[in-house]
Amino acid sequence: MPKVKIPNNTAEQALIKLMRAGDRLWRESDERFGQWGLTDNHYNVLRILNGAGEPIRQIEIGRRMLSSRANITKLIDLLEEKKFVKRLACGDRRVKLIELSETGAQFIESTLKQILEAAETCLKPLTKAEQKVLSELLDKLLH
Amino acid sequence: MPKVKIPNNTAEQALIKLMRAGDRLWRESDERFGQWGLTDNHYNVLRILNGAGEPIRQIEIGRRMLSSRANITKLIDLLEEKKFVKRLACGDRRVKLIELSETGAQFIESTLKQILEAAETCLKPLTKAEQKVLSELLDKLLH
DNA sequence: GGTAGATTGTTTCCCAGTTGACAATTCACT
DNA sequence: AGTGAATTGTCAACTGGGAAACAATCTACC
Repeated sequence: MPKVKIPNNTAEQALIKLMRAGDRLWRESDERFGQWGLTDNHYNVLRILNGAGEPIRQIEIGRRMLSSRANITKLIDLLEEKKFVKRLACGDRRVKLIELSETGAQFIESTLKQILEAAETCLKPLTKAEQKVLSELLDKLLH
Repeated sequence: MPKVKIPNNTAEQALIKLMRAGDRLWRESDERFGQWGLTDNHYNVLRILNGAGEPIRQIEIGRRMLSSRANITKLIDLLEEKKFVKRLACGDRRVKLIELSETGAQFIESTLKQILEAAETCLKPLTKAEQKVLSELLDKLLH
């Protein structure tokens, strides 16, 4: 079988591992959120809203999670159905502001402990110091 | 709007950044491979075959890239259509061994420079030393 | 004011990937 | 030998997400 000689390349190896790690973490995360009938991305929306502290427009949510307008519509549809979120009218009538509901906040609160523990478990192979280093490197990477 | 107080958590923050970085890199990579009508995952198959140096079974490819049997079938279908790859019979008649063709090897060879440069560009915000550190941390994480 | 162009959310259609069922085959155990 | 369980690849149906077209609205500029 033909075989191409591939030179060792630090950048590409780091890249592959990064993609592989990301892939695995997304899968695990989605599987975890499945128990509530949600996706990791649904939860992301909730956390973004909670972080914002005030209603924000859909397109802004999309910007913060690198997701298309169309997809945000769908994510919000489900979250609204679950009463985690409300669509509010707004001065600009093209825009709908998304508000975290009391139910949504309760969901975040009641699941937070489990979510954080899962994160700890995922990163358990690294010490706290190593996690910090990783965080900083990724900050640089995401500029 | 209700708001839940979220304690700072090193592990969760590293986790989020890791997933975000991975997500972005997959998108960029898929976009890059689009120019050849491929997905990043199609290319992964080629590289796995090239790395193996001998024909391997589909399920083994799936294991190495964390992908389902069904998906491998589809990936191979396209690669076979492009003549990058051949399905070989095998002693065990359930199994089909996948062989990298001459055309496939040529494809890897002719695109290699561009692929490696793209990797360099992606990781440009980090120095070589930092890339190594990142690599090692990810190794630990993926145990 | 009126009109051309930009923005926002939605809808429709498409694509990559998963799950589960299936057929063919092989293995284990009697 | 023969039967039940496991393995491998494939197919059909489903899911999450993206791109493009669309309608409603707003903004800029005349």
